[in-house]
Amino acid sequence: MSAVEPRAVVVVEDDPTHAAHLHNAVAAVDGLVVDATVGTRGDAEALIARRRHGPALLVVDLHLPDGSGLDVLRAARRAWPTTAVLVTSVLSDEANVVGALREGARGYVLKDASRDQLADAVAQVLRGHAPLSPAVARHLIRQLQGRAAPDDDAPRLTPRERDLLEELAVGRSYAEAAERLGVTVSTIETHIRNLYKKLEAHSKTQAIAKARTWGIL
Amino acid sequence: MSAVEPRAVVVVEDDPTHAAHLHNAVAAVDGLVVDATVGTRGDAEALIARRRHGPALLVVDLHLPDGSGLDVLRAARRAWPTTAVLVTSVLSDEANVVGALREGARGYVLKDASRDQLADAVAQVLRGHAPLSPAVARHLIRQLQGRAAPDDDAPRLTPRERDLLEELAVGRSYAEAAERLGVTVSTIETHIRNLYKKLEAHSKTQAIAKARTWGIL
DNA sequence: ACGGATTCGGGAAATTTCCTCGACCAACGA
DNA sequence: TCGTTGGTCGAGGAAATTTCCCGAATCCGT
Repeated sequence: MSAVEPRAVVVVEDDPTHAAHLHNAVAAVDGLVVDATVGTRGDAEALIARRRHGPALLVVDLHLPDGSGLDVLRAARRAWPTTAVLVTSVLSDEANVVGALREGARGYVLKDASRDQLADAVAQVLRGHAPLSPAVARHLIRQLQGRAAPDDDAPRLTPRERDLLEELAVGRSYAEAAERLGVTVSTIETHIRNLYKKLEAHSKTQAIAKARTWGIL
Repeated sequence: MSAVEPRAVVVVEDDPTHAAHLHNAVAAVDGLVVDATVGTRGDAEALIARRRHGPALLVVDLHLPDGSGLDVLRAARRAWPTTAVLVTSVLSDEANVVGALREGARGYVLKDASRDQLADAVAQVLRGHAPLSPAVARHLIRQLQGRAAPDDDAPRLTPRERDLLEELAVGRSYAEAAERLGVTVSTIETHIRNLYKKLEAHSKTQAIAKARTWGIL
């Protein structure tokens, strides 16, 4: 049984103890091999700039001697879009958690995790899941519950304007929207201009983007 | 050492096998005792209406013979504001996950969890944390990022194309995007045309709309 | 009678879309 | 090493669409 192509893992961790801990966890997962370990933000960014092809998995610590792992995460996400990223950190404050997940981290586990828990997290991430430590998930849920409100001071649109906005949001042209709404293109243009005034926009895409931030759509 | 006052747990689960599984998990946590188990939404709501004081923890299955556990969750949150709720389910679709957490569930674990994992989840919830199964957390993160599900068969975009798509998605014109990306409008047009081919789109808004359905963006 | 919503048009300018072409560089295979 | 491919960058010209002026009609509710 020749082994299947082993999948590469890059580790960014300055503390040797935790780095070893991570190595153990990765080794416990079948078909994975750590092919690089760096301990600083600078080294990590150099590595990312140098490597054309990203590893299957990047494990990154948020607290690095010369900066934040968030920067490493950001750079990695740009250079290696298909690489999964697992964040490990002692930190579990809301800013870091939400920041990391917004930047595209797929998992976030705290450093008090056991070797087995870490190995499980690694495996889950590669399976497309999202392992989060319970203390981390708390912030995420809070975030979710806090954001339900369509803004009160949002511009009030007429029903017809809303119809049109929905047509445009799914990518239709004036002509297509006109046909679907049963009016002429001239009418569409009039509505559009009123819409732009209300949304302070100057193009279809801008109107759609602003409508999203206002909670309309 | 006289035992501290044991804390009560109520279980809502129709499947006897899983109910027993949950009982085992609860029993494995110190100081907990299951003091009621019901198997239907109706019985659960009756129990909630009858009991003045809620238990420390409510464990509820989402799939019940006579309705959704979401309704039980909602009723429990109203009647027992201080009771922690842990959801267990075979379901991990976005609507149920986001719905449950929005309604105030503090944890959400899938039914394929082992006894130890369940026991850990129970303990975490009572400790104020939020245990989420990795497949569940994935939806939550997506929600945070405001994105749809990333499809596997989505067109593969280059990093630069991604950059451009993001610029356009927030409503910027070619000229604005060109300036922000440090290239000329001609270059933007080239990228756009490649983007359109990949996304099978013929306009900015259509490209953005399609990118959203494909989970890019 | 008035304002607001909806409908329609002309004309002109700005932007976007499409086409073809060429260049450089990094990665990859023979 | 050489040739190929793919990503990024750039241009000119033509066509289509969108954006912005203007004005004007109908309907509806207050």
